Amino acid sequence: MSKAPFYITTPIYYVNDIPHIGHAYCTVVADVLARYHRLMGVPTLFLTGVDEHGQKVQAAAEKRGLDPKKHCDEMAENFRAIWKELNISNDIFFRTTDSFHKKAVQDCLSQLHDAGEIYTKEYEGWYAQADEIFYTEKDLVDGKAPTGTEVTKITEKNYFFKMSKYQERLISHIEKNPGFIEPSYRKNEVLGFLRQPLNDLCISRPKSRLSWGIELPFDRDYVTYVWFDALLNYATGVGLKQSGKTDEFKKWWNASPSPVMHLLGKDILTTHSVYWPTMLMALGLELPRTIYAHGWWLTQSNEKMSKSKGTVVKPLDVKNIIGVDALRYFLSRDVRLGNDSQFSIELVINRVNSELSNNFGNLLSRTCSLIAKYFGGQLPVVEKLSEKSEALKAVALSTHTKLEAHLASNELQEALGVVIDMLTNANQYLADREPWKMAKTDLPHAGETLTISLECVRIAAILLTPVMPTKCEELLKRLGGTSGAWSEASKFLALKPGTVIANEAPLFMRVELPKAEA
RNA sequence: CGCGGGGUGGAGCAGCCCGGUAGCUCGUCGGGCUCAUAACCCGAAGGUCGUUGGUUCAAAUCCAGCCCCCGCAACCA
Repeated sequence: MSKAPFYITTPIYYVNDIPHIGHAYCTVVADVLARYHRLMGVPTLFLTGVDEHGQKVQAAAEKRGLDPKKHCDEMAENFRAIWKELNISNDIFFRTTDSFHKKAVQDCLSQLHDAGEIYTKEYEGWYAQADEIFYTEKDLVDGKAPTGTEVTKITEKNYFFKMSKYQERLISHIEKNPGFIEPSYRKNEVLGFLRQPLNDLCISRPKSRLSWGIELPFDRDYVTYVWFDALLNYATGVGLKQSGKTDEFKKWWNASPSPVMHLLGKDILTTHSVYWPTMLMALGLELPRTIYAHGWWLTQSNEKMSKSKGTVVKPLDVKNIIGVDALRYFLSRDVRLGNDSQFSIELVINRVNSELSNNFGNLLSRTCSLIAKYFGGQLPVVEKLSEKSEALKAVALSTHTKLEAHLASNELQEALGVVIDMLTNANQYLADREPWKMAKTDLPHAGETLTISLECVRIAAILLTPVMPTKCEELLKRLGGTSGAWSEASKFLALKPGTVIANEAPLFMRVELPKAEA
Protein backbone atom coordinates (compact mmCIF):
# COMPACT_ATOMS: atom_id res chain seq x y z
CA MET A 1 0.00 0.00 0.00
CA SER A 2 1.25 3.47 -0.72
CA LYS A 3 1.73 5.65 2.28
CA ALA A 4 0.18 9.08 2.72
CA PRO A 5 2.69 11.91 2.16
CA PHE A 6 4.31 13.84 4.98
CA TYR A 7 5.24 17.47 4.63
CA ILE A 8 7.12 19.02 7.53
CA THR A 9 8.15 22.63 7.95
CA THR A 10 10.16 24.74 10.33
CA PRO A 11 9.35 28.40 10.54
CA ILE A 12 11.17 30.47 8.00
CA TYR A 13 13.55 32.23 10.34
CA TYR A 14 13.92 35.95 10.41
CA VAL A 15 16.90 36.56 8.20
CA ASN A 16 18.47 39.15 10.49
CA ASP A 17 18.95 36.66 13.30
CA ILE A 18 22.18 34.89 13.90
CA PRO A 19 21.29 31.22 14.13
CA HIS A 20 21.30 29.98 17.71
CA ILE A 21 20.59 26.73 19.46
CA GLY A 22 16.82 27.29 19.29
CA HIS A 23 16.85 27.56 15.51
CA ALA A 24 19.08 24.51 15.38
CA TYR A 25 16.77 22.60 17.70
CA CYS A 26 13.66 23.18 15.64
CA THR A 27 15.48 22.42 12.42
CA VAL A 28 17.19 19.29 13.72
CA VAL A 29 13.97 17.87 15.14
CA ALA A 30 12.20 18.55 11.85
CA ASP A 31 15.08 16.93 10.03
CA VAL A 32 14.99 13.86 12.24
CA LEU A 33 11.25 13.48 11.74
CA ALA A 34 11.66 13.96 8.00
CA ARG A 35 14.43 11.37 7.84
CA TYR A 36 12.38 8.86 9.83
CA HIS A 37 9.49 9.22 7.45
CA ARG A 38 11.71 8.86 4.41
CA LEU A 39 13.41 5.81 5.85
CA MET A 40 10.05 4.24 6.55
CA GLY A 41 9.08 4.75 2.95
CA VAL A 42 6.76 7.70 3.39
CA PRO A 43 6.86 10.30 0.59
CA THR A 44 8.36 13.20 2.49
CA LEU A 45 8.99 16.85 1.92
CA PHE A 46 10.90 19.09 4.31
CA LEU A 47 10.91 22.87 4.08
CA THR A 48 12.91 25.42 5.99
CA GLY A 49 14.05 28.87 4.97
CA VAL A 50 14.18 32.53 5.81
CA ASP A 51 11.74 35.37 6.15
CA GLU A 52 13.24 38.44 4.55
CA HIS A 53 10.83 41.32 4.46
CA GLY A 54 9.97 43.94 7.03
CA GLN A 55 11.16 46.95 8.85
CA LYS A 56 14.11 45.48 10.66
CA VAL A 57 15.65 44.00 7.57
CA GLN A 58 15.21 47.28 5.76
CA ALA A 59 16.83 49.13 8.63
CA ALA A 60 19.70 46.68 8.93
CA ALA A 61 20.41 46.92 5.22
CA GLU A 62 20.35 50.70 5.33
CA LYS A 63 22.74 50.68 8.21
CA ARG A 64 25.17 48.61 6.20
CA GLY A 65 24.60 50.80 3.15
CA LEU A 66 23.39 47.80 1.21
CA ASP A 67 20.47 47.07 -1.00
CA PRO A 68 18.05 44.99 1.14
CA LYS A 69 18.13 42.07 -1.25
CA LYS A 70 21.90 42.02 -1.17
CA HIS A 71 21.81 42.14 2.62
CA CYS A 72 19.37 39.24 2.66
CA ASP A 73 21.46 37.21 0.25
CA GLU A 74 24.33 37.41 2.68
CA MET A 75 22.32 36.77 5.81
CA ALA A 76 20.48 33.83 4.30
CA GLU A 77 23.83 32.18 3.83
CA ASN A 78 24.33 32.05 7.60
CA PHE A 79 21.41 29.70 7.84
CA ARG A 80 22.25 27.70 4.75
CA ALA A 81 25.79 27.16 5.94
CA ILE A 82 24.80 26.05 9.41
CA TRP A 83 22.17 23.66 8.15
CA LYS A 84 24.79 22.12 5.94
CA GLU A 85 27.10 21.65 8.93
CA LEU A 86 24.29 20.07 10.91
CA ASN A 87 23.50 17.67 8.10
CA ILE A 88 20.00 19.02 7.55
CA SER A 89 18.24 17.31 4.66
CA ASN A 90 15.72 19.96 3.74
CA ASP A 91 14.24 19.63 0.28
CA ILE A 92 13.42 23.31 0.09
CA PHE A 93 15.26 26.33 1.40
CA PHE A 94 12.61 28.96 1.15
CA ARG A 95 13.24 32.66 0.65
CA THR A 96 10.38 35.12 0.70
CA THR A 97 12.20 37.32 -1.80
CA ASP A 98 11.91 34.68 -4.53
CA SER A 99 9.82 36.11 -7.32
CA PHE A 100 7.45 33.16 -7.56
CA HIS A 101 6.54 33.68 -3.92
CA LYS A 102 5.93 37.39 -4.32
CA LYS A 103 3.66 36.76 -7.25
CA ALA A 104 1.80 33.99 -5.44
CA VAL A 105 1.28 36.21 -2.38
CA GLN A 106 -0.11 38.92 -4.62
CA ASP A 107 -2.44 36.43 -6.27
CA CYS A 108 -3.69 35.38 -2.86
CA LEU A 109 -4.23 38.99 -1.90
CA SER A 110 -6.13 39.64 -5.11
CA GLN A 111 -8.29 36.60 -4.57
CA LEU A 112 -9.17 37.72 -1.07
CA HIS A 113 -9.69 41.31 -2.18
CA ASP A 114 -12.01 40.24 -4.99
CA ALA A 115 -13.92 38.00 -2.61
CA GLY A 116 -14.50 40.88 -0.25
CA GLU A 117 -12.29 39.40 2.45
CA ILE A 118 -10.17 42.51 2.57
CA TYR A 119 -11.43 46.00 3.26
CA THR A 120 -9.96 49.39 4.07
CA LYS A 121 -10.35 51.23 7.26
CA GLU A 122 -9.13 54.51 8.64
CA TYR A 123 -7.18 53.43 11.58
CA GLU A 124 -6.47 55.76 14.41
CA GLY A 125 -4.10 54.58 17.02
CA TRP A 126 -0.99 55.04 18.97
CA TYR A 127 1.98 54.03 16.95
CA ALA A 128 5.23 53.00 18.52
CA GLN A 129 7.94 53.63 16.00
CA ALA A 130 10.48 51.40 17.67
CA ASP A 131 8.11 48.46 18.02
CA GLU A 132 6.47 48.93 14.67
CA ILE A 133 3.16 48.25 16.36
CA PHE A 134 -0.10 50.08 16.89
CA TYR A 135 -1.56 50.21 20.34
CA THR A 136 -5.07 51.02 21.44
CA GLU A 137 -5.82 53.54 24.13
CA LYS A 138 -6.27 50.89 26.77
CA ASP A 139 -2.99 49.19 25.91
CA LEU A 140 -1.04 52.26 26.94
CA VAL A 141 0.73 52.44 30.23
CA ASP A 142 1.35 55.96 31.49
CA GLY A 143 1.03 57.33 27.98
CA LYS A 144 3.63 54.96 26.65
CA ALA A 145 3.60 51.60 24.97
CA PRO A 146 3.55 48.60 27.31
CA THR A 147 7.13 48.14 26.16
CA GLY A 148 7.95 51.56 27.52
CA THR A 149 8.69 53.11 24.15
CA GLU A 150 7.27 56.41 22.97
CA VAL A 151 4.04 56.44 21.02
CA THR A 152 2.48 59.01 18.73
CA LYS A 153 -1.13 59.25 17.67
CA ILE A 154 -1.55 58.80 13.98
CA THR A 155 -4.37 58.15 11.58
CA GLU A 156 -3.74 55.91 8.69
CA LYS A 157 -5.70 54.09 6.04
CA ASN A 158 -4.94 50.41 5.98
CA TYR A 159 -6.18 47.16 4.55
CA PHE A 160 -7.70 44.59 6.84
CA PHE A 161 -8.32 40.90 6.46
CA LYS A 162 -11.67 39.77 7.88
CA MET A 163 -10.11 37.39 10.33
CA SER A 164 -12.84 37.82 12.91
CA LYS A 165 -15.47 36.19 10.74
CA TYR A 166 -13.60 32.88 10.97
CA GLN A 167 -13.38 32.82 14.74
CA GLU A 168 -16.19 30.36 15.37
CA ARG A 169 -15.13 28.12 12.54
CA LEU A 170 -11.58 28.06 13.89
CA ILE A 171 -12.69 27.25 17.42
CA SER A 172 -14.80 24.44 16.12
CA HIS A 173 -11.97 23.09 14.00
CA ILE A 174 -9.60 23.08 16.95
CA GLU A 175 -12.12 21.32 19.14
CA LYS A 176 -12.98 18.72 16.55
CA ASN A 177 -9.36 17.93 15.70
CA PRO A 178 -7.50 17.06 18.89
CA GLY A 179 -4.15 16.74 17.11
CA PHE A 180 -4.41 20.07 15.33
CA ILE A 181 -2.56 22.04 17.97
CA GLU A 182 -0.05 20.14 20.04
CA PRO A 183 0.86 19.61 22.79
CA SER A 184 -2.68 19.62 24.17
CA TYR A 185 -1.95 22.28 26.79
CA ARG A 186 -1.01 24.61 23.95
CA LYS A 187 -4.34 23.89 22.34
CA ASN A 188 -6.02 24.99 25.54
CA GLU A 189 -3.96 28.15 25.48
CA VAL A 190 -5.12 29.00 21.98
CA LEU A 191 -8.73 28.23 22.83
CA GLY A 192 -8.34 30.54 25.79
CA PHE A 193 -7.09 33.27 23.50
CA LEU A 194 -10.04 32.68 21.21
CA ARG A 195 -12.53 33.22 23.99
CA GLN A 196 -11.86 36.92 23.49
CA PRO A 197 -13.36 38.54 20.43
CA LEU A 198 -10.95 38.22 17.53
CA ASN A 199 -9.95 41.36 15.68
CA ASP A 200 -9.50 41.68 11.97
CA LEU A 201 -5.92 41.57 10.86
CA CYS A 202 -4.19 44.61 9.45
CA ILE A 203 -2.30 43.25 6.47
CA SER A 204 -0.87 46.36 4.92
CA ARG A 205 1.89 48.83 5.68
CA PRO A 206 2.07 52.16 3.88
CA LYS A 207 5.21 52.49 1.83
CA SER A 208 5.87 55.80 3.51
CA ARG A 209 6.79 53.76 6.57
CA LEU A 210 8.04 50.58 5.00
CA SER A 211 9.02 49.87 1.46
CA TRP A 212 10.75 46.50 1.85
CA GLY A 213 7.88 44.14 1.29
CA ILE A 214 5.52 42.71 -1.26
CA GLU A 215 3.44 45.38 -2.90
CA LEU A 216 -0.32 45.06 -2.59
CA PRO A 217 -1.65 44.19 -6.04
CA PHE A 218 -4.60 46.53 -5.61
CA ASP A 219 -2.81 49.49 -4.08
CA ARG A 220 0.75 50.30 -5.00
CA ASP A 221 1.16 52.62 -2.04
CA TYR A 222 1.27 49.69 0.34
CA VAL A 223 3.29 46.61 1.02
CA THR A 224 2.11 43.40 2.70
CA TYR A 225 2.39 42.86 6.43
CA VAL A 226 5.32 40.49 6.98
CA TRP A 227 3.43 37.72 8.72
CA PHE A 228 0.84 37.56 5.97
CA ASP A 229 3.65 37.25 3.48
CA ALA A 230 5.74 34.84 5.54
CA LEU A 231 3.04 32.38 6.55
CA LEU A 232 2.07 31.83 2.96
CA ASN A 233 5.51 30.38 2.29
CA TYR A 234 4.41 26.97 3.53
CA ALA A 235 1.89 26.81 0.73
CA THR A 236 3.65 28.72 -2.02
CA GLY A 237 6.67 26.54 -1.36
CA VAL A 238 4.71 23.57 -2.64
CA GLY A 239 3.07 25.26 -5.59
CA LEU A 240 0.22 27.45 -4.44
CA LYS A 241 -0.85 29.84 -7.23
CA GLN A 242 1.76 28.59 -9.62
CA SER A 243 0.91 27.33 -13.04
CA GLY A 244 1.91 23.78 -13.76
CA LYS A 245 2.13 22.92 -10.09
CA THR A 246 -1.46 21.94 -9.41
CA ASP A 247 -0.65 18.31 -8.80
CA GLU A 248 2.29 19.12 -6.60
CA PHE A 249 0.18 21.46 -4.52
CA LYS A 250 -2.58 18.93 -4.21
CA LYS A 251 -0.16 16.27 -3.08
CA TRP A 252 1.72 18.27 -0.47
CA TRP A 253 -0.87 20.73 0.70
CA ASN A 254 -4.41 20.55 -0.42
CA ALA A 255 -5.11 16.95 0.45
CA SER A 256 -7.40 15.46 3.00
CA PRO A 257 -6.23 14.34 5.44
CA SER A 258 -3.58 16.99 5.36
CA PRO A 259 0.05 15.87 5.07
CA VAL A 260 1.27 19.04 6.74
CA MET A 261 3.06 19.32 10.05
CA HIS A 262 4.31 22.71 11.18
CA LEU A 263 6.97 22.63 13.85
CA LEU A 264 7.59 25.93 15.58
CA GLY A 265 8.50 27.66 18.80
CA LYS A 266 5.82 28.34 21.37
CA ASP A 267 6.36 32.09 20.95
CA ILE A 268 4.90 32.10 17.47
CA LEU A 269 2.00 29.81 18.18
CA THR A 270 -0.66 32.49 17.80
CA THR A 271 0.40 33.50 14.32
CA HIS A 272 0.42 29.87 13.25
CA SER A 273 -2.71 28.70 14.96
CA VAL A 274 -4.91 31.77 14.46
CA TYR A 275 -3.69 33.99 11.62
CA TRP A 276 -2.62 31.18 9.37
CA PRO A 277 -5.64 28.87 9.61
CA THR A 278 -8.05 31.76 9.10
CA MET A 279 -6.07 32.88 6.07
CA LEU A 280 -6.33 29.37 4.69
CA MET A 281 -10.05 29.26 5.37
CA ALA A 282 -10.56 32.50 3.50
CA LEU A 283 -8.51 31.18 0.59
CA GLY A 284 -10.55 28.00 0.56
CA LEU A 285 -7.58 25.76 1.30
CA GLU A 286 -6.98 22.80 3.57
CA LEU A 287 -5.65 23.41 7.06
CA PRO A 288 -2.45 21.75 8.26
CA ARG A 289 -2.82 18.47 10.11
CA THR A 290 -0.61 19.44 13.02
CA ILE A 291 0.78 22.62 14.46
CA TYR A 292 3.35 21.52 17.00
CA ALA A 293 4.75 24.13 19.36
CA HIS A 294 8.03 23.12 20.95
CA GLY A 295 9.59 24.65 24.03
CA TRP A 296 12.72 26.63 24.64
CA TRP A 297 16.22 25.86 25.71
CA LEU A 298 16.90 27.75 28.90
CA THR A 299 20.10 28.71 30.62
CA GLN A 300 21.37 26.79 33.61
CA SER A 301 19.49 29.16 35.87
CA ASN A 302 16.32 28.40 33.94
CA GLU A 303 16.12 31.72 32.18
CA LYS A 304 15.54 32.52 28.59
CA MET A 305 18.70 32.86 26.57
CA SER A 306 19.40 36.45 25.76
CA LYS A 307 21.83 38.16 23.48
CA SER A 308 22.22 41.12 25.75
CA LYS A 309 23.15 38.86 28.66
CA GLY A 310 25.41 36.86 26.43
CA THR A 311 23.73 33.59 27.29
CA VAL A 312 22.86 32.58 23.77
CA VAL A 313 24.36 29.28 22.68
CA LYS A 314 25.65 28.97 19.14
CA PRO A 315 25.06 25.57 17.59
CA LEU A 316 28.44 25.34 15.95
CA ASP A 317 30.23 25.94 19.24
CA VAL A 318 28.53 22.86 20.62
CA LYS A 319 29.08 20.91 17.43
CA ASN A 320 32.78 21.64 17.60
CA ILE A 321 33.00 20.07 21.04
CA ILE A 322 30.89 16.96 20.60
CA GLY A 323 30.37 16.53 16.87
CA VAL A 324 27.32 16.86 14.66
CA ASP A 325 25.69 13.54 15.31
CA ALA A 326 26.03 13.83 19.07
CA LEU A 327 24.49 17.30 18.94
CA ARG A 328 21.62 16.04 16.84
CA TYR A 329 21.18 13.20 19.29
CA PHE A 330 21.15 15.46 22.31
CA LEU A 331 18.60 17.86 20.81
CA SER A 332 16.33 14.99 19.84
CA ARG A 333 16.73 12.95 22.98
CA ASP A 334 17.11 15.20 25.97
CA VAL A 335 13.78 16.94 26.08
CA ARG A 336 10.14 16.03 25.72
CA LEU A 337 8.95 17.79 22.61
CA GLY A 338 6.98 20.79 23.79
CA ASN A 339 8.66 21.30 27.15
CA ASP A 340 11.32 23.81 28.02
CA SER A 341 14.64 22.37 29.02
CA GLN A 342 17.93 23.44 30.45
CA PHE A 343 20.88 23.65 28.17
CA SER A 344 24.45 23.45 29.32
CA ILE A 345 27.51 21.85 27.88
CA GLU A 346 27.74 19.68 30.98
CA LEU A 347 24.28 18.27 30.35
CA VAL A 348 25.13 17.65 26.73
CA ILE A 349 28.37 15.86 27.52
CA ASN A 350 26.78 13.85 30.28
CA ARG A 351 23.99 12.60 28.03
CA VAL A 352 26.20 11.88 25.09
CA ASN A 353 28.90 10.11 27.09
CA SER A 354 26.54 7.88 28.98
CA GLU A 355 24.20 6.92 26.18
CA LEU A 356 26.33 7.07 23.07
CA SER A 357 29.84 6.29 24.29
CA ASN A 358 29.29 4.07 27.31
CA ASN A 359 26.19 2.29 26.20
CA PHE A 360 26.04 2.19 22.41
CA GLY A 361 29.64 2.65 21.32
CA ASN A 362 31.10 0.54 24.08
CA LEU A 363 28.76 -2.33 23.32
CA LEU A 364 30.05 -2.26 19.77
CA SER A 365 33.68 -2.14 20.92
CA ARG A 366 33.49 -4.99 23.38
CA THR A 367 31.63 -7.20 20.95
CA CYS A 368 33.89 -6.50 18.00
CA SER A 369 37.08 -6.95 19.94
CA LEU A 370 35.97 -10.39 21.09
CA ILE A 371 34.97 -11.34 17.59
CA ALA A 372 38.37 -10.20 16.43
CA LYS A 373 40.14 -12.11 19.17
CA TYR A 374 38.33 -15.41 19.01
CA PHE A 375 36.84 -15.53 15.56
CA GLY A 376 39.42 -13.81 13.41
CA GLY A 377 37.09 -10.88 12.88
CA GLN A 378 34.45 -12.95 11.14
CA LEU A 379 30.94 -13.39 12.34
CA PRO A 380 30.57 -16.85 13.87
CA VAL A 381 27.92 -19.39 12.94
CA VAL A 382 24.92 -19.61 15.22
CA GLU A 383 23.29 -22.99 15.59
CA LYS A 384 20.59 -22.49 18.16
CA LEU A 385 19.56 -19.68 20.45
CA SER A 386 19.69 -20.09 24.19
CA GLU A 387 16.85 -18.94 26.36
CA LYS A 388 18.58 -15.68 27.26
CA SER A 389 19.34 -15.06 23.60
CA GLU A 390 15.74 -15.62 22.68
CA ALA A 391 14.71 -13.11 25.31
CA LEU A 392 17.05 -10.46 23.98
CA LYS A 393 15.97 -11.24 20.44
CA ALA A 394 12.38 -10.56 21.45
CA VAL A 395 13.38 -7.20 22.88
CA ALA A 396 15.37 -6.30 19.79
CA LEU A 397 12.56 -7.26 17.46
CA SER A 398 9.99 -5.28 19.38
CA THR A 399 12.14 -2.17 19.37
CA HIS A 400 11.23 -0.79 15.97
CA THR A 401 7.54 -1.30 16.67
CA LYS A 402 7.71 0.63 19.90
CA LEU A 403 9.80 3.33 18.27
CA GLU A 404 7.29 3.72 15.46
CA ALA A 405 4.47 4.02 17.97
CA HIS A 406 6.25 6.79 19.82
CA LEU A 407 7.07 8.59 16.60
CA ALA A 408 3.44 8.46 15.58
CA SER A 409 2.69 10.44 18.74
CA ASN A 410 5.65 12.76 18.19
CA GLU A 411 7.37 11.36 21.26
CA LEU A 412 10.89 11.62 20.00
CA GLN A 413 12.54 11.43 23.40
CA GLU A 414 10.74 8.20 24.24
CA ALA A 415 11.30 6.80 20.76
CA LEU A 416 15.06 7.08 21.16
CA GLY A 417 14.81 5.81 24.73
CA VAL A 418 13.42 2.55 23.42
CA VAL A 419 16.59 1.97 21.41
CA ILE A 420 18.79 2.85 24.37
CA ASP A 421 16.86 0.40 26.52
CA MET A 422 17.51 -2.33 24.02
CA LEU A 423 21.23 -1.57 24.08
CA THR A 424 21.22 -1.60 27.88
CA ASN A 425 19.63 -5.03 27.71
CA ALA A 426 22.37 -6.17 25.38
CA ASN A 427 25.07 -4.93 27.78
CA GLN A 428 23.40 -6.79 30.61
CA TYR A 429 23.18 -9.87 28.46
CA LEU A 430 26.91 -9.77 27.79
CA ALA A 431 27.69 -9.41 31.47
CA ASP A 432 25.46 -12.36 32.17
CA ARG A 433 26.84 -14.65 29.46
CA GLU A 434 30.49 -13.66 29.85
CA PRO A 435 31.59 -14.62 26.33
CA TRP A 436 35.19 -13.69 27.18
CA LYS A 437 35.22 -16.64 29.57
CA MET A 438 33.00 -18.88 27.54
CA ALA A 439 35.26 -18.55 24.53
CA LYS A 440 37.90 -20.58 26.30
CA THR A 441 35.63 -23.51 27.07
CA ASP A 442 32.69 -23.36 24.71
CA LEU A 443 33.49 -21.43 21.59
CA PRO A 444 30.17 -21.98 19.78
CA HIS A 445 28.20 -20.52 22.64
CA ALA A 446 30.51 -17.52 22.85
CA GLY A 447 29.97 -17.06 19.15
CA GLU A 448 26.23 -17.16 19.60
CA THR A 449 26.39 -14.54 22.32
CA LEU A 450 28.52 -12.18 20.29
CA THR A 451 26.36 -12.54 17.23
CA ILE A 452 23.23 -11.77 19.21
CA SER A 453 24.91 -8.76 20.75
CA LEU A 454 26.00 -7.50 17.37
CA GLU A 455 22.50 -7.91 16.00
CA CYS A 456 21.31 -5.47 18.63
CA VAL A 457 23.96 -3.01 17.53
CA ARG A 458 22.96 -3.46 13.93
CA ILE A 459 19.31 -2.82 14.64
CA ALA A 460 20.14 0.21 16.75
CA ALA A 461 22.26 1.57 13.90
CA ILE A 462 19.32 1.39 11.54
CA LEU A 463 16.86 2.83 14.02
CA LEU A 464 19.11 5.74 14.91
CA THR A 465 20.16 6.62 11.37
CA PRO A 466 17.72 9.52 11.07
CA VAL A 467 19.21 11.07 14.20
CA MET A 468 22.85 10.30 13.49
CA PRO A 469 23.17 9.69 9.77
CA THR A 470 26.94 9.82 9.58
CA LYS A 471 27.81 7.66 12.56
CA CYS A 472 25.17 5.07 11.83
CA GLU A 473 26.22 4.77 8.23
CA GLU A 474 29.80 4.29 9.35
CA LEU A 475 28.70 1.64 11.82
CA LEU A 476 26.75 -0.29 9.22
CA LYS A 477 29.83 -0.18 7.04
CA ARG A 478 31.85 -1.72 9.86
CA LEU A 479 29.35 -4.53 10.04
CA GLY A 480 30.29 -5.73 6.62
CA GLY A 481 28.38 -2.99 4.85
CA THR A 482 25.05 -4.41 5.89
CA SER A 483 21.83 -2.83 4.66
CA GLY A 484 20.39 0.12 6.55
CA ALA A 485 16.91 -0.34 5.12
CA TRP A 486 14.12 0.07 7.62
CA SER A 487 12.80 -3.41 6.94
CA GLU A 488 16.13 -4.83 8.13
CA ALA A 489 15.35 -3.60 11.62
CA SER A 490 12.55 -6.12 11.87
CA LYS A 491 14.86 -9.02 11.03
CA PHE A 492 17.11 -10.91 13.38
CA LEU A 493 20.33 -12.69 12.48
CA ALA A 494 20.39 -10.72 9.27
CA LEU A 495 24.18 -10.63 9.32
CA LYS A 496 25.58 -13.69 7.61
CA PRO A 497 28.15 -15.92 9.31
CA GLY A 498 31.57 -15.17 7.96
CA THR A 499 30.85 -11.48 7.50
CA VAL A 500 34.00 -9.50 8.18
CA ILE A 501 33.43 -7.32 11.22
CA ALA A 502 35.73 -4.36 11.59
CA ASN A 503 37.26 -3.80 14.99
CA GLU A 504 38.12 -0.14 14.90
CA ALA A 505 38.50 2.93 17.04
CA PRO A 506 35.58 3.88 19.29
CA LEU A 507 32.59 5.08 17.30
CA PHE A 508 31.67 7.68 19.89
CA MET A 509 34.69 8.96 21.78
CA ARG A 510 33.95 10.07 25.28
CA VAL A 511 34.07 13.82 25.49
CA GLU A 512 35.82 15.49 28.39
CA LEU A 513 34.36 18.62 29.83
CA PRO A 514 36.25 21.61 28.48
CA LYS A 515 38.39 23.04 31.25
CA ALA A 516 36.59 25.87 32.95
CA GLU A 517 38.65 29.01 32.67
CA ALA A 518 40.02 29.95 36.05
C1' C B 1 -8.96 38.81 40.02
C1' G B 2 -4.76 39.49 32.81
C1' C B 3 -2.56 34.69 30.13
C1' G B 4 0.54 30.42 30.20
C1' G B 5 4.43 26.91 31.99
C1' G B 6 6.73 24.93 36.30
C1' G B 7 7.90 23.49 41.80
C1' U B 8 9.17 15.17 42.38
C1' G B 9 15.89 12.02 46.64
C1' G B 10 22.59 16.10 45.59
C1' A B 11 21.90 17.67 39.70
C1' G B 12 18.68 17.17 35.26
C1' C B 13 13.99 15.01 34.22
C1' A B 14 9.56 11.28 33.54
C1' G B 15 5.06 9.93 35.92
C1' C B 16 -0.27 13.80 36.49
C1' C B 17 -4.87 13.95 31.04
C1' C B 18 -7.14 7.94 32.27
C1' G B 19 -6.06 8.17 41.09
C1' G B 20 -3.85 2.12 43.32
C1' U B 21 3.57 -0.20 46.33
C1' A B 22 7.44 6.91 43.32
C1' G B 23 10.59 5.72 37.90
C1' C B 24 14.92 7.25 34.55
C1' U B 25 19.93 9.41 33.59
C1' C B 26 24.00 11.48 36.22
C1' G B 27 26.40 11.79 40.99
C1' U B 28 27.61 9.16 45.94
C1' C B 29 28.76 4.46 48.60
C1' G B 30 29.70 -0.98 48.49
C1' G B 31 30.51 -5.29 45.49
C1' G B 32 31.45 -7.93 40.73
C1' C B 33 33.85 -8.38 36.04
C1' U B 34 38.47 -7.56 33.58
C1' C B 35 35.71 -8.35 26.76
C1' A B 36 35.35 -2.95 26.33
C1' U B 37 35.78 3.91 25.39
C1' A B 38 38.54 4.78 33.77
C1' A B 39 33.87 1.29 30.40
C1' C B 40 30.28 -2.63 31.68
C1' C B 41 27.20 -5.54 35.46
C1' C B 42 24.94 -6.15 40.51
C1' G B 43 23.45 -3.94 45.09
C1' A B 44 22.72 0.24 48.66
C1' A B 45 21.87 5.02 50.72
C1' G B 46 19.04 9.26 49.64
C1' G B 47 12.28 11.82 48.32
C1' U B 48 6.47 13.87 54.16
C1' C B 49 6.24 14.40 45.18
C1' G B 50 6.15 23.49 47.07
C1' U B 51 2.26 24.28 50.94
C1' U B 52 -2.74 24.03 53.38
C1' G B 53 -7.34 21.93 53.12
C1' G B 54 -11.10 18.87 50.43
C1' U B 55 -13.05 14.46 47.57
C1' U B 56 -11.89 9.09 47.94
C1' C B 57 -11.17 2.61 50.62
C1' A B 58 -6.85 4.95 48.13
C1' A B 59 -4.02 11.41 45.83
C1' A B 60 2.52 13.12 42.95
C1' U B 61 -2.05 12.21 40.06
C1' C B 62 -8.74 15.00 40.92
C1' C B 63 -10.86 19.85 43.37
C1' A B 64 -10.09 24.66 46.14
C1' G B 65 -6.86 28.27 48.48
C1' C B 66 -1.93 29.95 49.31
C1' C B 67 3.62 30.51 48.52
C1' C B 68 7.74 30.53 45.15
C1' C B 69 10.28 30.37 40.11
C1' C B 70 10.05 31.29 34.72
C1' G B 71 7.90 33.27 30.12
C1' C B 72 4.09 36.60 27.97
C1' A B 73 8.33 44.37 25.41
C1' A B 74 12.89 44.08 22.65
C1' C B 75 17.53 41.06 20.33
C1' C B 76 15.01 35.84 20.68
C1' A B 77 13.14 28.75 18.59
